[in-house]
Amino acid sequence: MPENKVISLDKLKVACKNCGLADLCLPLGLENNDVERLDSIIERNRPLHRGHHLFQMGDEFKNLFVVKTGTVKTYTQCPDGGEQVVGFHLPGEVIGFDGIELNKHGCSAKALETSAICELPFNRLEELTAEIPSLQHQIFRLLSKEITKDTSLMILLGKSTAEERLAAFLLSLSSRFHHRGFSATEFNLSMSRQEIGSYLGLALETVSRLFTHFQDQEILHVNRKHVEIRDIQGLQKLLANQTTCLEKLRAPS
Amino acid sequence: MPENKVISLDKLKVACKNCGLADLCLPLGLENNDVERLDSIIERNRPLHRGHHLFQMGDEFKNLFVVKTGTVKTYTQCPDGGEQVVGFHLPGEVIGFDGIELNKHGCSAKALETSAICELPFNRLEELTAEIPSLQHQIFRLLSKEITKDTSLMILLGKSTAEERLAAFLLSLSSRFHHRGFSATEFNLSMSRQEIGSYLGLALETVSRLFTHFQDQEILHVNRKHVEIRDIQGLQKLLANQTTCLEKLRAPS
DNA sequence: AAAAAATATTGATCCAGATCAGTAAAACAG
DNA sequence: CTGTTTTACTGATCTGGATCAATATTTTTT
Repeated sequence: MPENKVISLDKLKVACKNCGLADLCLPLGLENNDVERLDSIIERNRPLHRGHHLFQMGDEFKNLFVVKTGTVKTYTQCPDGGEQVVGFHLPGEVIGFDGIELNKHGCSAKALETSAICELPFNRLEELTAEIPSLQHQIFRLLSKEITKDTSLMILLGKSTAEERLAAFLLSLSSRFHHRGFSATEFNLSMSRQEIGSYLGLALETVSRLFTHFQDQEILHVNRKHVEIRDIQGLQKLLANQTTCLEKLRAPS
Repeated sequence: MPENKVISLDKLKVACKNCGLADLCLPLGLENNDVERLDSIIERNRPLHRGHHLFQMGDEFKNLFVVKTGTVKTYTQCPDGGEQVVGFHLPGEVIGFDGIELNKHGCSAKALETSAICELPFNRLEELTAEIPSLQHQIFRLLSKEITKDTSLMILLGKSTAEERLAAFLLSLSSRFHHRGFSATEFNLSMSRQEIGSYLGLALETVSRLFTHFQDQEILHVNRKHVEIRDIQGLQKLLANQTTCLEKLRAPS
């Protein structure tokens, strides 16, 4: 049982609003009391600086992590030294689900820029989910979402062209930023061309060329890390043929 | 609450042994009483014949399904008519996790051969998991496993050659058959070259050629659907360079 | 058993994107 | 501010696997 940290509900709202857990608990109407209990097990850490690890592959799995601000990449190390990026995590996104099965983290997580992270002890979360059915359902949903997300990416990697992959990537970033209250059309990439390429299964040169190409077509304006989407429908049209259909089932959340 | 179907424990063992749920509940030591409760919500259906659907994309999500015998493929339909295979499901494997998030199935599931299926009403499962902590943990683990599996496939599709993909596919089938008490070195493919290609992001011609190629190298003996692995270490060596490291974290379960 | 349809094999050609290579522009260190 | 390192861009070339095409084999239908 969590000790009874006393926290006023007003403070709680400040603590969880615009935090990843808002997506997790608030939309499906937890009781105030339940929100407080959830909040009481969450730890908020000092900022994680660029290049520092949240965890490394093989570390014991103890916590889920939620990005509050900044960006975190997850990646695996290959025997030949190269690294393979498996995900980019923006504010509000949860990291670590892949550690539950074997009680070990299956990838490493590193900050791409100074980031603030919430820590969610999984064993205490499990105690809570057993007592709060709607929280249990939310966690199941989050895990399920992770699966559909991975499946979409699998399909993208399996049968799409380089152009389609980068378009899908940019649209994904756009909608995720937008969902968090940032601009959908103008943002900074916190990852390198190399990292984007690794994530999308492309050479970094191809990524670079595509940015130029999109710029020539007046779809984007790109300058290094800074991206402005000029013609979002143009980007969407690039995905029209082959898209995974999964997106179409998504309610406009 | 499930009605109290009376089932003797002996019968239960027959019912769940060698069933997918054995992987789900038995290994982590559910109480006999809990096994009985889990078993009481499971429905066993008439066989599903080749080509028939378990569910279609967009259908309301009500159940998880477990393959008892046979093979089921999951796939999405693309606007252009083509289908994209997202998974092959052997006996003991659970289907449908991707439906939890939006309460709709995100793909279609079709039998590749006559198959027997168990049906697991998800809302009743959620009631049970709230009451049986070790069952809750198992379900979390299963979902997490699905995520790591998808991640491995993502990496395979993103950065591996055709040869590596087919080798990984065959080794995956081999170990899954073996885990279920079948031969690890000799089995029948229930899916077509086309379907293998779709799953691995390759053209069917490439798959066909690779089978021939592996046969020339004395790694396999292939005749249409029938495969005999002659040199399993040779296959494994093909994956040595680039492998996802994820496998290495896996305890020999 | 013959005809039709689906599936698998094999060969020839082509191209998207990898790889190699060199330059330019930032970011960083002293 | 200057030299060094890292990251990004662009051009030239090469290649793995797609695509196109023809045939062979198996399965299904009648």
